[in-house]
Parts: sequence; structure tokens; C-alpha cells
Amino acid sequence: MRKELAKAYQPKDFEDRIYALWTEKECFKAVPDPDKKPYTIVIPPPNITGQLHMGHALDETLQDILIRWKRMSGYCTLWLPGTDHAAIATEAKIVEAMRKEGVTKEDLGRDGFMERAWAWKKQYGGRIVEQLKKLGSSCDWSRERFTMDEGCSKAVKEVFVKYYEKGLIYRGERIINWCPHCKTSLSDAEVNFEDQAGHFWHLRYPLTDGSSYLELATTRPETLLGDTAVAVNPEDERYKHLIGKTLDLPLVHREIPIVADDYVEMDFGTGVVKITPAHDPNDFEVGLRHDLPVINVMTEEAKITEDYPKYAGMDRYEARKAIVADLEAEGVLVKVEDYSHNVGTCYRCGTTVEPRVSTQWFVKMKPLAGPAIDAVKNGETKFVPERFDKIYFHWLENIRDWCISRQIWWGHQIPAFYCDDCGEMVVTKEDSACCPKCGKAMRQDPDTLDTWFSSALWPFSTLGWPDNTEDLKYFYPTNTLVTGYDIIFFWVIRMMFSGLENMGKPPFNTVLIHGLVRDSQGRKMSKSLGNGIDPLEVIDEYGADALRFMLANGNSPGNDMRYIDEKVKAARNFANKLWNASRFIMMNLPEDFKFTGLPENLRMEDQWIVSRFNDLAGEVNENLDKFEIGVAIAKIYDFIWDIFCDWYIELTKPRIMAGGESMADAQAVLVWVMRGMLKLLHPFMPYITEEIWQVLTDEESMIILESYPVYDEKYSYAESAAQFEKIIAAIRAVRNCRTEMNVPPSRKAKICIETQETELFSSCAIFFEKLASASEVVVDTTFALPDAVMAVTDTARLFIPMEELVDKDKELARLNKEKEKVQKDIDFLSKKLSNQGFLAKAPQQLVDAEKAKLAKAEEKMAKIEQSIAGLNA
RNA sequence: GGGAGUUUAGCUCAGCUGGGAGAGCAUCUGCCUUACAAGCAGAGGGUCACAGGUUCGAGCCCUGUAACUCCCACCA
Repeated sequence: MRKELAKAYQPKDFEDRIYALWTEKECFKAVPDPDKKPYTIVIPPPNITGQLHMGHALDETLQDILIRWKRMSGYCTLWLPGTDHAAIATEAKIVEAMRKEGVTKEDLGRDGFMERAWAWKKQYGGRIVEQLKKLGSSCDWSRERFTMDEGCSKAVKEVFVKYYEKGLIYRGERIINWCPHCKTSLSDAEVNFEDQAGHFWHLRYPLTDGSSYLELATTRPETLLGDTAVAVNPEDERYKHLIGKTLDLPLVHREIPIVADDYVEMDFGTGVVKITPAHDPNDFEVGLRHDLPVINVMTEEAKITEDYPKYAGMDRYEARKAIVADLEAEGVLVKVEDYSHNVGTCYRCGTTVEPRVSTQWFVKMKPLAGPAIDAVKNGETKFVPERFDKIYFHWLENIRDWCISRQIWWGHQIPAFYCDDCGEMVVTKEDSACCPKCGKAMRQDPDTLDTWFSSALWPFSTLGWPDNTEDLKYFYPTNTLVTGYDIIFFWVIRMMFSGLENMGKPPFNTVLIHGLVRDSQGRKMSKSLGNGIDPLEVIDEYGADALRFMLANGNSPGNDMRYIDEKVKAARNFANKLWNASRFIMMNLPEDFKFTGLPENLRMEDQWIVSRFNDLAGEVNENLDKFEIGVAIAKIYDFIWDIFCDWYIELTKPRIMAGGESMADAQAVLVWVMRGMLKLLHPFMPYITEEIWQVLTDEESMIILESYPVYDEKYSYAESAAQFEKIIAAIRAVRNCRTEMNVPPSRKAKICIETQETELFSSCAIFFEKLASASEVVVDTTFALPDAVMAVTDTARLFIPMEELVDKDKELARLNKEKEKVQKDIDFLSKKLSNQGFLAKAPQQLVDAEKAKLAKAEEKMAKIEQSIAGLNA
């Protein structure tokens, strides 16, 4: 007994069931097979703190489309899933939760905190994974990884120690970006710069000899406490004579030198810069060049230190106010201007970053950047779209060393050990170390690694590296990385150099970049704006397939898109259309129907649809090969709706009604095309296609494991297809006339078809009855029926004799309008074809095509003129 | 200060290596035609931002201009 589909498309009724089926049958599981080519994607691991958002939905949809397409195309596909520990973000969330309970990190201690963090991970880490499944993601969950699991941690240590031994990792005192809220260092990539309105305070620093003063301007007067020099440009005639003299630093009354440095721009401000090496990266550099002392005036929380009792404990901004007031009192403040300048903020919490001198671990980037640049330059890895390689090159060419130590607990603890007695340091993969000099137990570095250090290893650590596993040998390098342009710097670049350095090969051959999903007004979706759309709610209302379709359709690589509710509705309507088309096919199938392929004898319309489908299959594969996912799905949509449903199904209805062999053949073709369409569409809309497949085929097969349709010469019937297009054109022409004459479909009328191709049209008479409301069809090479409405194509004149409806003037006007149109075509084409340049230089194929078009237009024109003459007679 | 993207129908967007401008939604007209009103059949609507150039031929390639958006950058 054939199963039946519900009357209306209700995705909720089957999406979870289908996903469970795939899981149960282990359809997503990758088993290395030497006879197959591997195709691998590693997921950009979502944060364990995260909830599924539209960005994930887009990212996963694109990956799933590629994976399902390749799986059906015979590849051994692995889509490797997992999550990221998201060091700072996660720790911040846990600390926040603890704060509500009145517990601090220090209360728990490191071990206690880690215990709590792992419990938290256990509780929330699985949530995002469940949400990914809702989308239909066909990840191999048996290989699910986590950046802090045992294997990834092993890889992290391995790389750290290796880099250290090669001199690629070093420890040193540098000025770094410090977040006073997260109380940790940040890498350059983790700082966002934004323009902020501020002030420019003009100050006078007197010379110690009392002879004069220097005027300078600052945006951060509170850092004055840490000034250890004032700099001028060595070429500056105004100040040359003062170089080497000293100034009396206001408020602090410390003697500081005037130094000469190229860094100072003569024509900016007064050409004098105060130098605070501890709190400004440029000043730090100047300090190094002039051997200036570094005086740190702020605590980890960006409060003034105890060294300045008057301001001690004030935060940066309170201190600024107090100091400005004091400067004014001391008569040092000249003026205050409004000024807008660039301020660095923490990418996690938005707090203004405080440059700070401290001892940190760094990765030396220059030696690693070179191979990463080369790999893209020589095409081993390519960006889609290409323009992103410029961004990639620019970043790598200007890269600075990567600060990788973080002053938080949630993460990979740095595998370096110190001897508190003799100061010896050991870097080792072991969990503990004894001092090689004095034999004492050593203390591990309390810092942890930047979260991106472990995700940089993701493409190979997840495949088992540093062990040389089967997976690693078979699946590395991976094929496609799909991600948004917003994390190229954080992640893609770091995976590139990590893969090259540790595996000797880049981690993937293509980086498919997509844009952001914005709200309907083009704004970024954000928590603070409250304009985020929850993909789970969309799935709940319209189904995962509709959401996926909406995200994939018309989306072009690298470009942002907007989320618009109507687009999802349209996608849902499409699903409904497909659903009902398959219902129509199935409701007419006999109980014992067995699909055995296409029938022996295909009619013209069958050849037409088979041929059109075959062309479609070819194009879809071509588009997918080029990552033109949006184009591919749009073509499938057009075929299913406009070609198959609106035409072919309607064309088969007379045969279905008629019964017998003609019906059986039609059914076989309907099922053949439907099966093909479902397969073509499956990567994009996996649930509905699987559900229909299960019911339609009534077999034990699953569409997810079927082979993807490809262009096949044996299904190409170009000639029949072209013949049949003539019939379609004629039907359209008749419908058009009838509508213009306001004739309802219920009012049938005789159609007389005047054509040289009488056989073709006679054989298709039934279609005119069904699709053009014909009560009767007569075909002949000539007719003389002046009191008729006339539809004209290049191959036929179609008379609809409805005397009482025919208003001669109106009909003449209509025909003249038509004539004008055709005349324009003829003018355009003849002009083109009389252009010697065109004839000489255009490809012959095109010239022939244009000639053929002109011939058709002229035939049509002749028919129109004949009709007009007939009316006038 | 560099660099990139965008500019196409009322709206949201496609448009392949250059070969007569497309879709969805919206609008208008007519339809309950036994899969689907979440539908069917039609219609209207565009100086492809602007100005030059290359070419037989430009939405597409080149050079400028404008507007919007984004990224990078140490002018205190």
C-alpha cells in the first residue's frame, strides 16, 4: 500500500523524523574509501556560548549544500563538526553567572573555576549542536570535536613546543592591548577601532631652566603621570635648539628630556609630542629608540596606581577630570578643543583598550607569513570571490607578532614552567616539570593561549594530528572552507600558516567567503538593537528547507544579504508547490506501479521535458563547480515551477485522464523527471526531497545516498524540444489574445491553425483544447477568416472565430501594435546584419543565430500583414 | 591616509568568458481549469548612478566623478 502525502506541506510533520532516519542509518558517517575521492569540509566551530543565529544558518546551509552535492556525486565526504571553547567570551559569561551568585574566580581558585567551567560547557555546549541539526546539517557527528578536548589540546602543546624550539615563539616584555574589563591582553586582531568624540588639551611644559616652555596637545592628559620625555622632529627649526634640554613635568615635577624623533610630524598640532612609553604603542617605540624609562601608572583595571597618591584608585576617566582640573589650577592648561579620534576597543566587551607594557608570549609572524602568502599567490589555495586575496595579502604583508598569552583561566594553559628559585624556564609537552638546574618542582605559567591558537590547528588537529592517522592521511588537506569575511583575519589566515608550517600543505584549496545576513533595513543584526531574527523560530514557522532556500537563493559569494520575511514565505510556497506536484503524480499512480525508467517510446512533449531536465542537470553542476550556489538553485526553482509544473504536468493531464498505455507512459515520465528534480534539489532542500522520495519511490532507498544527476547525451533531444517550443509559443499567443479580449477560460472557442507544419500542430491539438480553451481545433495550410481574433507566431496563424466578440477596429489596433513590435525586431536585426564589422568580426555561430531570428521575425511579420489585409478586405 | 564593495523595475536582489535587460514581492486585469488561492492565465513597469573611452557590439572591460557601506592604518 502506497503511503500518502498530507494535503498541505507541513514541514514540522517530518523534518525531525527524517533527520533521525539519516542519523540512524549513519548517512553522514565518513568511511575512508581508497576507491573514492575525498571531499572534506571542517566546520567553523561555533562558540559554546553561542545560540544559533542567522550567520550560522547561512554558513551551515552553504556547507551542507556542498557536502550533500559531493556526497551524491560519488565522493567520500566528510563534514567535520565541533565547537570552540571561545576563551574570553566563555570565561566572561561564567564569571557573570558567578557574580549573580556572589562568587568570584578567586573564591573558587583555578581548579574550582575550571571544574565549574567544564560543567558549564557540558550544560550549554551541546545546545548549539542540537540547533545545527535542526537545519539539516549532514555533519559526521561521530567525529565531533571541541577545541579543548584531549586531541586538540595535545596538538596545541605539540605546536607550542615545536614553535618555541624553532624560535617561532618567544616571551618578552612588550606593549600590548589590554582590556581592563576582561583583565587580559588581546591580539591586534581582537581590537576594534572606532571614532570617538574627545578633546584635545593644549598644555605648556616649562623648561627646567625656566627660560621658556613647550606647548603640546594630548587626547589623554591622565597619561601625563607616566611621561618620560617630550619629542620633536629633528628637522624642526622651531625646536632644534631645545633638543637635549629638559622640562619640568607639570603636577609630577619630574625632570624629563626633550628628544628628537622622526615619528613627530612637524605640521600636526604644535609639532611637540609628550612621550608616555608605558601607555602608548608609538611612545613605547620612541622610548626604545631613546632608552627612556617606562613608567606604568595604571593597574590592571586601568586605575591609577598607589605611586600617585592624589589620584590613586581613580579610573582613567576620573583621573582625567582631576588632572585636567589640577593642570588648570597650575596654569598649565592653555585651551581645550573638541577632537574626534580613533580609539581601540575590546572586540568582546567593547571596553576601551589600554595599551600596557607587560610580559607576554608571542608568535614571530614574519617567517610564517611568507609561505601563507605564497600558497595563495601560486594558486594552491584560492578565495571565492577572488577579491578577498587582496585583503589577505595586505594583512599578512603588514603583520606584526601575535600576542598569544591571555590572563584568563578558561583555555589551554601555556606549557611553560618556571623555577621560583633560580628563574629557569622549561617549555615542555609534559604536564609538569622539574628544574633542570636545582631539581625543584616548577610552576606552570598561569596564562592561557589565545582561543584562535587552537582553532588555527582545527583542519588537522581534528583529523588526529600529531598522530599520523588514517583520517589525516585521507582527508587532509581539506577541500573547501566556508566562512564569513569577518573572520578572515582571526581564523583563515592563522589556519593557513599553521597548516603550511605543520603539515607542509595549506589546509584547504578553496575559501568560500560569504557575507553577513542583515535585517530588512540592511542593519547588522545585533543584541543591542534587538533586531536579530532567530533561525529556530523561522524553522518552526516555515521549515528548515524554506529557510535554507531563502539563504541560498540569489546569494552571491562575498556579498551581504538581507533577511526579509517575504523571501522565506516565497521559499515556503515553493516547497508547497513541489509538494503538491508530487501529490498530483502519486494520486494518479496505480497501486502496483513500479518505476522501471523511461518508456520505450517518448512523445514529443516527453522528449522536450527530458531534454530540458538534462540541460538543467548539466548547468546546475557547472554552477556548483564554480560555487555559484545562488544561481544553481534559482535555475532549479525555475525549472520545477515554470517548466515542470506549469507546462509538463498540464500537458500530461489529458493522457492521465485517458488511461491505458498513454497514461502509463506519461506516469513513467512524470516519475522520472520528479525523481531527477528531487535529486537535483536535495542538497538545497534536504528534508522535503527526502520525504517525497520516501513516499514516491516506496523503496528502501534514501535520496541522500542517490547519485546526483549529470548531463547525459542520451537524454538530449534538442530537435524535438525545439519543435515543441513552437506549440508552447502558439498556446501562449492564443492565451494572450483571449485575455486581451477579456474572454474567460470557461468560454471555449474553436481554433483554426494556419501553418505549414500541419502534422506537428495536428498532433498537438489536444493541448490547445486543454491549455488554450479550444472547443475544437482545425489545422490547415490556409484559412480565410476575417471575423476572428488572430494570434500570430513565426510558425502559425491561429484564428479564434468569435464573431460577436470581434470588434474589427480593436482587433486591427491590436494587430498593428503587434506589427510595430515585430518591425522593431526586424529593424534591429537587419541593422546588425548589415553591419560589415559585425559580419566580419562576430563569431559565425552568432551571425547565423541572428540570421535565423531575422527570418523568423520576417515570417511572423508576413503573417501579421496577411491578417491585417484580411481584416481590411 | 590607503583599500574594497555597492549603485539594475515601486521594494529586495540575480545577471556566467562582452552578443537584443531577469526573478521574487508589490501593482493592474481575468480565473475556484478535478496537485496547489501558499494557486492559475495575462499585463504594465528599467537612460542598468553619472561622464568619457575601448569594441562590429558594453549592465559586464578601461579611466574619471558622485552617493552609500565596509575593512585596514601609530598623526599625539
